[in-house]
Amino acid sequence: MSRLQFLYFYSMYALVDCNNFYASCERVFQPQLIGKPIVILSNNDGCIISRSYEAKDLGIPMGAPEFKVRNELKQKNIHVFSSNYALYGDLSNRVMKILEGFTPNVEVYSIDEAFLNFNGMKIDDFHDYGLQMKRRVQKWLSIPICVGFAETKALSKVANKIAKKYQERTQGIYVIDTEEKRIKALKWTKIEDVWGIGFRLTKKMKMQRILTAYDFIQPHNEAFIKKEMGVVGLRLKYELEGKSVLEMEEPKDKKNIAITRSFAGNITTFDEMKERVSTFATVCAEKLRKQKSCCNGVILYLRKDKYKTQRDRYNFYVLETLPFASNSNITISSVAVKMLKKVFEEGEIYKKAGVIVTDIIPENAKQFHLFEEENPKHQKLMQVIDDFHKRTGERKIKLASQDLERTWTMKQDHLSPKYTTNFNQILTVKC
DNA sequence: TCTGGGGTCCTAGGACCC
DNA sequence: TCTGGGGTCCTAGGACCC
Repeated sequence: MSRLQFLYFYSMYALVDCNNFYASCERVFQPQLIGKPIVILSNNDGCIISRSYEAKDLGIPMGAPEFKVRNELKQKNIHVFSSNYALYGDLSNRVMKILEGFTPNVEVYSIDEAFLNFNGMKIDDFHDYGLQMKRRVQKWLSIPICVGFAETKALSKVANKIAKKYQERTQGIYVIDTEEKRIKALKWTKIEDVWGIGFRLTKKMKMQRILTAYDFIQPHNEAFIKKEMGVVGLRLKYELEGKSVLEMEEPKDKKNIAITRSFAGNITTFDEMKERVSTFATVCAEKLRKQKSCCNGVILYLRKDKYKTQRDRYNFYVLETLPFASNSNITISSVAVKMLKKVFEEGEIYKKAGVIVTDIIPENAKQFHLFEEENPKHQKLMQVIDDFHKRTGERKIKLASQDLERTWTMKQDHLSPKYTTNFNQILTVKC
Protein backbone atom coordinates (compact mmCIF):
# COMPACT_ATOMS: atom_id res chain seq x y z
CA MET A 1 0.00 0.00 0.00
CA SER A 2 1.40 3.37 -0.94
CA ARG A 3 1.81 6.17 1.52
CA LEU A 4 -0.90 8.30 0.01
CA GLN A 5 -3.50 5.58 0.10
CA PHE A 6 -2.61 5.11 3.73
CA LEU A 7 -2.92 8.80 4.46
CA TYR A 8 -6.32 8.92 2.93
CA PHE A 9 -7.69 7.35 6.11
CA TYR A 10 -6.36 10.20 8.18
CA SER A 11 -7.69 13.70 8.29
CA MET A 12 -6.02 16.25 6.06
CA TYR A 13 -6.22 20.01 6.43
CA ALA A 14 -5.18 22.78 4.11
CA LEU A 15 -4.50 26.39 4.89
CA VAL A 16 -5.09 28.62 1.89
CA ASP A 17 -3.67 32.12 2.10
CA CYS A 18 -3.87 34.89 -0.47
CA ASN A 19 -0.53 36.55 -1.20
CA ASN A 20 -0.39 40.21 -0.14
CA PHE A 21 -4.16 40.16 -0.40
CA TYR A 22 -5.03 43.87 -0.43
CA ALA A 23 -2.28 44.67 -2.88
CA SER A 24 -3.39 41.79 -5.08
CA CYS A 25 -6.98 43.06 -5.00
CA GLU A 26 -5.91 46.46 -6.28
CA ARG A 27 -4.04 44.81 -9.11
CA VAL A 28 -7.06 42.84 -10.25
CA PHE A 29 -8.46 46.01 -11.76
CA GLN A 30 -5.17 47.69 -12.53
CA PRO A 31 -3.12 44.91 -14.06
CA GLN A 32 -0.57 47.43 -15.27
CA LEU A 33 0.58 47.45 -11.63
CA ILE A 34 1.59 43.79 -11.67
CA GLY A 35 5.30 43.69 -10.97
CA LYS A 36 5.21 47.25 -9.62
CA PRO A 37 5.57 48.12 -5.93
CA ILE A 38 2.28 48.83 -4.12
CA VAL A 39 1.36 49.65 -0.54
CA ILE A 40 -2.06 49.90 1.13
CA LEU A 41 -2.75 52.30 3.98
CA SER A 42 -4.96 51.77 7.02
CA ASN A 43 -8.09 53.78 7.79
CA ASN A 44 -7.41 57.50 7.73
CA ASP A 45 -4.35 56.72 5.63
CA GLY A 46 -2.54 56.21 8.92
CA CYS A 47 0.02 53.50 8.36
CA ILE A 48 1.02 50.75 5.97
CA ILE A 49 -0.95 47.54 6.35
CA SER A 50 -0.17 45.64 3.15
CA ARG A 51 2.74 45.60 0.74
CA SER A 52 3.42 43.87 -2.53
CA TYR A 53 6.63 41.82 -2.74
CA GLU A 54 8.24 44.61 -4.74
CA ALA A 55 7.50 47.14 -1.98
CA LYS A 56 8.88 44.74 0.62
CA ASP A 57 12.05 44.36 -1.41
CA LEU A 58 12.40 48.13 -1.51
CA GLY A 59 12.57 48.07 2.28
CA ILE A 60 9.19 49.61 3.14
CA PRO A 61 8.40 48.33 6.63
CA MET A 62 5.03 46.92 7.66
CA GLY A 63 3.11 49.23 9.97
CA ALA A 64 5.17 52.29 9.15
CA PRO A 65 3.23 55.55 9.63
CA GLU A 66 2.50 57.08 6.25
CA PHE A 67 3.99 60.49 7.03
CA LYS A 68 7.29 58.92 7.96
CA VAL A 69 7.72 57.12 4.66
CA ARG A 70 5.93 59.62 2.41
CA ASN A 71 9.09 60.86 0.77
CA GLU A 72 10.51 57.40 0.37
CA LEU A 73 7.31 56.20 -1.30
CA LYS A 74 7.50 59.05 -3.75
CA GLN A 75 11.19 58.65 -4.49
CA LYS A 76 10.92 54.94 -5.08
CA ASN A 77 7.82 55.37 -7.22
CA ILE A 78 5.64 53.18 -5.06
CA HIS A 79 1.92 53.18 -5.77
CA VAL A 80 -0.14 54.06 -2.71
CA PHE A 81 -3.76 53.05 -2.01
CA SER A 82 -6.19 53.84 0.80
CA SER A 83 -7.87 50.70 2.06
CA ASN A 84 -10.97 49.78 0.09
CA TYR A 85 -12.74 47.24 2.27
CA ALA A 86 -15.79 47.03 0.04
CA LEU A 87 -13.55 45.72 -2.73
CA TYR A 88 -11.45 43.40 -0.53
CA GLY A 89 -14.48 41.93 1.22
CA ASP A 90 -16.19 41.17 -2.05
CA LEU A 91 -13.14 39.57 -3.64
CA SER A 92 -12.59 37.59 -0.46
CA ASN A 93 -16.10 36.13 -0.72
CA ARG A 94 -15.39 35.14 -4.29
CA VAL A 95 -12.15 33.39 -3.35
CA MET A 96 -13.99 31.43 -0.64
CA LYS A 97 -16.71 30.45 -3.09
CA ILE A 98 -14.11 29.00 -5.45
CA LEU A 99 -12.49 27.04 -2.62
CA GLU A 100 -15.86 25.53 -1.78
CA GLY A 101 -15.70 23.88 -5.17
CA PHE A 102 -12.81 21.76 -3.88
CA THR A 103 -14.34 20.68 -0.58
CA PRO A 104 -17.60 21.57 1.14
CA ASN A 105 -15.65 21.86 4.36
CA VAL A 106 -14.29 25.41 4.35
CA GLU A 107 -13.69 27.54 7.43
CA VAL A 108 -13.18 31.20 6.60
CA TYR A 109 -10.46 32.16 9.05
CA SER A 110 -9.90 35.76 8.00
CA ILE A 111 -10.43 38.01 5.03
CA ASP A 112 -7.56 36.36 3.18
CA GLU A 113 -7.25 32.90 4.75
CA ALA A 114 -9.28 29.71 4.97
CA PHE A 115 -8.85 26.27 6.46
CA LEU A 116 -10.05 23.39 4.32
CA ASN A 117 -10.68 19.85 5.48
CA PHE A 118 -10.80 16.80 3.25
CA ASN A 119 -12.19 14.17 5.59
CA GLY A 120 -13.87 11.36 3.75
CA MET A 121 -12.59 12.47 0.37
CA LYS A 122 -10.30 10.37 -1.72
CA ILE A 123 -7.55 12.57 -3.03
CA ASP A 124 -4.53 10.79 -4.43
CA ASP A 125 -2.21 13.70 -4.85
CA PHE A 126 -2.64 16.69 -2.59
CA HIS A 127 0.11 18.67 -4.26
CA ASP A 128 -1.71 18.39 -7.53
CA TYR A 129 -5.04 19.19 -5.90
CA GLY A 130 -3.54 22.33 -4.38
CA LEU A 131 -2.16 23.30 -7.75
CA GLN A 132 -5.63 23.04 -9.24
CA MET A 133 -6.95 25.39 -6.56
CA LYS A 134 -4.19 27.85 -7.18
CA ARG A 135 -4.73 27.82 -10.94
CA ARG A 136 -8.47 28.23 -10.68
CA VAL A 137 -8.32 31.17 -8.27
CA GLN A 138 -5.64 32.73 -10.43
CA LYS A 139 -7.62 32.24 -13.62
CA TRP A 140 -11.03 33.30 -12.34
CA LEU A 141 -9.97 36.17 -10.07
CA SER A 142 -6.30 36.95 -10.76
CA ILE A 143 -5.56 36.52 -7.06
CA PRO A 144 -2.40 34.54 -6.24
CA ILE A 145 -2.63 32.06 -3.35
CA CYS A 146 -0.41 29.58 -1.51
CA VAL A 147 -1.61 26.31 -0.03
CA GLY A 148 -0.16 24.24 2.82
CA PHE A 149 -1.40 20.72 3.55
CA ALA A 150 -0.90 18.72 6.74
CA GLU A 151 -2.71 16.53 9.22
CA THR A 152 -3.45 19.33 11.68
CA LYS A 153 -4.38 22.97 11.44
CA ALA A 154 -1.20 24.20 13.10
CA LEU A 155 0.94 22.07 10.77
CA SER A 156 -0.96 23.29 7.72
CA LYS A 157 0.00 26.81 8.80
CA VAL A 158 3.63 25.71 8.87
CA ALA A 159 3.27 24.08 5.46
CA ASN A 160 1.74 27.26 4.07
CA LYS A 161 4.67 29.30 5.32
CA ILE A 162 7.08 27.00 3.50
CA ALA A 163 5.02 27.18 0.32
CA LYS A 164 5.09 30.95 0.49
CA LYS A 165 8.78 31.21 1.27
CA TYR A 166 9.88 28.87 -1.53
CA GLN A 167 7.32 29.67 -4.18
CA GLU A 168 9.50 28.84 -7.17
CA ARG A 169 10.55 25.47 -5.85
CA THR A 170 7.14 24.47 -4.45
CA GLN A 171 4.88 26.16 -7.02
CA GLY A 172 3.19 27.71 -3.99
CA ILE A 173 1.99 24.33 -2.66
CA TYR A 174 3.57 22.35 0.17
CA VAL A 175 2.39 19.08 1.67
CA ILE A 176 3.62 17.71 4.99
CA ASP A 177 2.76 14.04 4.73
CA THR A 178 5.67 12.17 6.29
CA GLU A 179 7.45 12.19 9.64
CA GLU A 180 10.68 13.31 8.00
CA LYS A 181 9.02 16.29 6.37
CA ARG A 182 7.26 17.22 9.58
CA ILE A 183 10.45 17.19 11.65
CA LYS A 184 12.33 19.07 8.98
CA ALA A 185 9.59 21.67 8.77
CA LEU A 186 9.49 22.14 12.54
CA LYS A 187 13.26 22.59 12.72
CA TRP A 188 13.01 25.17 9.97
CA THR A 189 10.20 27.14 11.66
CA LYS A 190 11.37 29.90 13.98
CA ILE A 191 9.50 30.08 17.27
CA GLU A 192 8.17 33.57 16.54
CA ASP A 193 6.57 32.26 13.36
CA VAL A 194 4.55 29.58 15.12
CA TRP A 195 0.81 30.19 15.08
CA GLY A 196 -0.12 31.24 18.62
CA ILE A 197 3.29 32.53 19.69
CA GLY A 198 3.23 36.29 19.73
CA PHE A 199 5.59 39.02 20.74
CA ARG A 200 5.57 38.38 24.49
CA LEU A 201 5.74 34.62 24.39
CA THR A 202 8.59 34.75 21.88
CA LYS A 203 10.65 36.65 24.43
CA LYS A 204 9.93 34.10 27.14
CA MET A 205 10.56 31.16 24.81
CA LYS A 206 13.91 32.52 23.73
CA MET A 207 15.01 32.94 27.32
CA GLN A 208 14.19 29.28 27.76
CA ARG A 209 16.31 28.47 24.66
CA ILE A 210 13.25 27.47 22.68
CA LEU A 211 14.17 28.86 19.29
CA THR A 212 12.24 26.71 16.83
CA ALA A 213 8.94 24.85 16.61
CA TYR A 214 11.00 21.68 17.05
CA ASP A 215 12.40 22.91 20.37
CA PHE A 216 8.87 23.75 21.41
CA ILE A 217 7.66 20.15 21.21
CA GLN A 218 10.57 18.62 23.14
CA PRO A 219 9.35 16.78 26.25
CA HIS A 220 11.58 18.68 28.66
CA ASN A 221 9.84 21.93 27.74
CA GLU A 222 6.33 20.71 28.44
CA ALA A 223 6.14 21.96 32.03
CA PHE A 224 7.34 25.38 30.95
CA ILE A 225 4.77 25.57 28.18
CA LYS A 226 1.99 24.55 30.49
CA LYS A 227 3.02 27.16 33.02
CA GLU A 228 3.30 29.99 30.49
CA MET A 229 0.50 29.13 28.11
CA GLY A 230 -1.87 26.79 29.90
CA VAL A 231 -4.02 24.47 27.86
CA VAL A 232 -3.59 26.62 24.77
CA GLY A 233 0.10 25.76 24.73
CA LEU A 234 -0.48 22.06 25.19
CA ARG A 235 -2.99 22.01 22.38
CA LEU A 236 -0.50 23.72 20.12
CA LYS A 237 2.12 21.14 21.07
CA TYR A 238 -0.18 18.27 20.14
CA GLU A 239 -1.03 19.91 16.87
CA LEU A 240 2.64 20.30 15.96
CA GLU A 241 3.21 16.66 16.90
CA GLY A 242 0.61 15.71 14.32
CA LYS A 243 -2.23 14.95 16.74
CA SER A 244 -5.21 16.94 15.57
CA VAL A 245 -7.05 18.67 18.43
CA LEU A 246 -8.26 21.84 16.73
CA GLU A 247 -11.28 21.10 14.60
CA MET A 248 -13.02 23.01 11.87
CA GLU A 249 -15.19 25.72 13.39
CA GLU A 250 -18.69 26.75 12.47
CA PRO A 251 -19.30 30.43 11.92
CA LYS A 252 -20.66 31.88 15.15
CA ASP A 253 -22.49 35.07 15.90
CA LYS A 254 -20.13 37.78 16.99
CA LYS A 255 -19.72 38.19 20.73
CA ASN A 256 -18.54 41.77 20.54
CA ILE A 257 -18.91 44.53 18.03
CA ALA A 258 -16.40 47.32 18.26
CA ILE A 259 -16.13 50.68 16.57
CA THR A 260 -12.91 52.46 17.50
CA ARG A 261 -10.95 55.16 15.78
CA SER A 262 -7.76 57.07 16.22
CA PHE A 263 -8.14 60.77 15.67
CA ALA A 264 -6.19 62.55 13.00
CA GLY A 265 -5.87 65.52 15.35
CA ASN A 266 -6.44 65.53 19.08
CA ILE A 267 -9.66 65.71 21.00
CA THR A 268 -9.60 67.80 24.15
CA THR A 269 -13.16 68.96 24.75
CA PHE A 270 -16.12 67.05 26.05
CA ASP A 271 -18.46 68.19 23.30
CA GLU A 272 -16.22 66.97 20.52
CA MET A 273 -15.77 63.66 22.23
CA LYS A 274 -19.47 63.33 22.92
CA GLU A 275 -20.18 63.69 19.23
CA ARG A 276 -17.67 60.97 18.35
CA VAL A 277 -18.82 58.56 21.02
CA SER A 278 -22.43 59.07 20.07
CA THR A 279 -21.65 58.28 16.45
CA PHE A 280 -19.65 55.16 17.33
CA ALA A 281 -22.57 53.99 19.47
CA THR A 282 -24.96 54.56 16.58
CA VAL A 283 -22.85 52.50 14.20
CA CYS A 284 -22.67 49.69 16.77
CA ALA A 285 -26.47 49.74 17.10
CA GLU A 286 -26.85 49.61 13.32
CA LYS A 287 -24.56 46.61 13.10
CA LEU A 288 -26.52 44.89 15.85
CA ARG A 289 -29.78 45.40 14.00
CA LYS A 290 -28.23 44.18 10.78
CA GLN A 291 -27.42 40.83 12.35
CA LYS A 292 -30.73 40.83 14.24
CA SER A 293 -29.29 40.92 17.71
CA CYS A 294 -29.18 43.02 20.85
CA CYS A 295 -26.51 43.74 23.39
CA ASN A 296 -26.66 43.68 27.16
CA GLY A 297 -23.49 45.67 27.81
CA VAL A 298 -21.75 48.73 26.43
CA ILE A 299 -18.06 49.50 26.86
CA LEU A 300 -16.59 52.93 26.39
CA TYR A 301 -12.94 53.03 25.44
CA LEU A 302 -10.72 56.11 25.63
CA ARG A 303 -7.06 56.51 24.96
CA LYS A 304 -5.06 59.51 26.01
CA ASP A 305 -1.94 60.73 24.36
CA LYS A 306 0.61 58.43 25.88
CA TYR A 307 3.40 60.97 25.74
CA LYS A 308 1.53 63.99 27.01
CA THR A 309 -0.39 62.62 29.95
CA GLN A 310 1.14 63.15 33.35
CA ARG A 311 0.03 59.83 34.71
CA ASP A 312 1.05 56.28 33.74
CA ARG A 313 -2.36 55.23 32.67
CA TYR A 314 -3.54 56.08 29.20
CA ASN A 315 -6.05 53.35 28.27
CA PHE A 316 -9.49 53.54 29.84
CA TYR A 317 -12.32 51.04 29.63
CA VAL A 318 -15.68 51.50 31.31
CA LEU A 319 -18.47 48.95 31.16
CA GLU A 320 -22.12 49.51 31.80
CA THR A 321 -24.65 46.71 31.87
CA LEU A 322 -27.99 47.67 30.38
CA PRO A 323 -31.21 47.04 32.33
CA PHE A 324 -32.60 45.42 29.17
CA ALA A 325 -31.10 44.10 25.94
CA SER A 326 -31.13 46.76 23.24
CA ASN A 327 -30.13 47.62 19.71
CA SER A 328 -31.52 51.13 19.71
CA ASN A 329 -29.33 54.03 18.63
CA ILE A 330 -30.87 56.15 21.36
CA THR A 331 -30.36 53.74 24.25
CA ILE A 332 -26.82 52.68 23.38
CA SER A 333 -25.76 56.18 22.58
CA SER A 334 -27.13 57.67 25.78
CA VAL A 335 -25.47 54.99 27.91
CA ALA A 336 -22.15 55.61 26.16
CA VAL A 337 -22.43 59.37 26.66
CA LYS A 338 -23.38 58.86 30.30
CA MET A 339 -20.20 56.86 30.85
CA LEU A 340 -18.21 59.48 29.01
CA LYS A 341 -19.49 62.16 31.41
CA LYS A 342 -18.15 60.14 34.30
CA VAL A 343 -14.65 59.52 33.00
CA PHE A 344 -13.83 62.33 30.60
CA GLU A 345 -11.23 64.74 31.92
CA GLU A 346 -11.34 68.19 30.46
CA GLY A 347 -7.89 69.39 29.46
CA GLU A 348 -6.45 65.95 28.74
CA ILE A 349 -5.46 65.08 25.21
CA TYR A 350 -7.30 62.12 23.71
CA LYS A 351 -5.95 60.21 20.72
CA LYS A 352 -8.45 57.45 20.24
CA ALA A 353 -11.87 56.35 21.39
CA GLY A 354 -14.40 53.64 20.78
CA VAL A 355 -17.65 51.99 21.71
CA ILE A 356 -17.84 48.22 22.08
CA VAL A 357 -21.12 46.40 22.56
CA THR A 358 -20.87 43.08 24.40
CA ASP A 359 -22.96 40.25 25.71
CA ILE A 360 -24.79 39.97 22.41
CA ILE A 361 -27.94 37.88 22.10
CA PRO A 362 -30.39 37.24 19.28
CA GLU A 363 -33.17 39.79 18.99
CA ASN A 364 -35.85 37.20 19.64
CA ALA A 365 -34.20 35.94 22.84
CA LYS A 366 -34.81 39.21 24.67
CA GLN A 367 -35.93 38.67 28.23
CA PHE A 368 -39.13 40.17 29.47
CA HIS A 369 -38.50 42.62 32.27
CA LEU A 370 -40.99 43.45 34.92
CA PHE A 371 -39.92 46.96 35.76
CA GLU A 372 -37.59 48.44 33.23
CA GLU A 373 -38.18 48.27 29.54
CA GLU A 374 -37.16 50.15 26.50
CA ASN A 375 -39.68 52.53 25.05
CA PRO A 376 -41.40 50.37 22.40
CA LYS A 377 -41.37 53.31 20.01
CA HIS A 378 -37.62 52.86 19.59
CA GLN A 379 -38.00 49.76 17.49
CA LYS A 380 -40.30 51.39 14.99
CA LEU A 381 -38.15 54.47 14.81
CA MET A 382 -35.02 52.39 14.16
CA GLN A 383 -36.86 50.56 11.43
CA VAL A 384 -37.69 53.84 9.75
CA ILE A 385 -34.12 55.06 10.05
CA ASP A 386 -32.68 51.84 8.63
CA ASP A 387 -35.09 51.87 5.70
CA PHE A 388 -34.32 55.47 4.93
CA HIS A 389 -30.59 54.90 5.01
CA LYS A 390 -30.91 51.84 2.85
CA ARG A 391 -32.85 53.78 0.25
CA THR A 392 -30.62 56.82 0.18
CA GLY A 393 -27.33 55.12 0.94
CA GLU A 394 -26.36 57.93 3.28
CA ARG A 395 -26.46 58.38 7.03
CA LYS A 396 -28.61 61.49 7.08
CA ILE A 397 -30.70 60.81 10.17
CA LYS A 398 -28.73 61.50 13.28
CA LEU A 399 -29.20 61.85 16.98
CA ALA A 400 -29.18 65.31 18.51
CA SER A 401 -25.88 64.48 20.19
CA GLN A 402 -24.32 63.97 16.80
CA ASP A 403 -23.27 67.03 14.90
CA LEU A 404 -25.44 67.58 11.87
CA GLU A 405 -23.03 69.91 10.17
CA ARG A 406 -20.01 67.85 10.69
CA THR A 407 -19.44 64.70 8.75
CA TRP A 408 -16.58 62.67 9.98
CA THR A 409 -15.35 61.17 6.83
CA MET A 410 -12.15 59.24 6.76
CA LYS A 411 -9.07 60.55 5.13
CA GLN A 412 -8.81 58.44 1.99
CA ASP A 413 -6.68 60.26 -0.50
CA HIS A 414 -5.75 57.21 -2.54
CA LEU A 415 -9.00 55.26 -2.75
CA SER A 416 -9.67 52.97 -5.69
CA PRO A 417 -13.24 52.54 -7.05
CA LYS A 418 -15.63 49.93 -5.64
CA TYR A 419 -15.35 47.98 -8.88
CA THR A 420 -17.41 45.01 -7.82
CA THR A 421 -19.98 46.33 -5.38
CA ASN A 422 -21.14 49.68 -6.72
CA PHE A 423 -22.88 49.94 -10.06
CA ASN A 424 -21.64 53.45 -10.64
CA GLN A 425 -18.06 52.35 -10.28
CA ILE A 426 -18.00 49.29 -12.48
CA LEU A 427 -15.15 49.21 -14.91
CA THR A 428 -15.97 50.23 -18.46
CA VAL A 429 -14.31 48.26 -21.20
CA LYS A 430 -13.41 50.17 -24.33
CA CYS A 431 -13.33 48.20 -27.53
C1' DT B 1 6.71 47.64 19.30
C1' DC B 2 1.97 48.18 19.92
C1' DT B 3 1.90 50.67 14.21
C1' DG B 4 -4.71 50.42 12.95
C1' DG B 5 -9.22 48.41 13.45
C1' DG B 6 -11.26 44.69 14.13
C1' DG B 7 -11.75 40.02 16.77
C1' DT B 8 -11.07 35.37 20.05
C1' DC B 9 -9.97 32.44 24.06
C1' DC B 10 -8.32 31.54 28.72
C1' DT B 11 -7.45 32.43 33.62
C1' DA B 12 -7.44 34.45 38.14
C1' DG B 13 -9.91 36.39 41.57
C1' DG B 14 -13.99 38.34 43.80
C1' DA B 15 -18.85 37.89 45.10
C1' DC B 16 -22.02 34.95 46.54
C1' DC B 17 -24.35 30.45 47.59
C1' DC B 18 -25.11 26.22 50.50
C1' DT C 1 -19.40 35.60 62.55
C1' DC C 2 -14.91 34.21 59.28
C1' DT C 3 -15.53 29.33 61.14
C1' DG C 4 -14.96 24.39 56.56
C1' DG C 5 -15.26 22.90 52.18
C1' DG C 6 -17.14 23.07 47.93
C1' DG C 7 -19.41 25.16 44.07
C1' DT C 8 -20.96 28.77 40.33
C1' DC C 9 -21.10 33.04 38.02
C1' DC C 10 -19.09 37.17 36.50
C1' DT C 11 -15.48 40.37 35.23
C1' DA C 12 -10.97 42.21 34.21
C1' DG C 13 -7.03 41.52 32.02
C1' DG C 14 -3.58 39.12 29.41
C1' DA C 15 -2.30 36.61 25.61
C1' DC C 16 -3.03 35.79 20.77
C1' DC C 17 -4.89 36.26 15.60
C1' DC C 18 -5.52 38.78 10.95
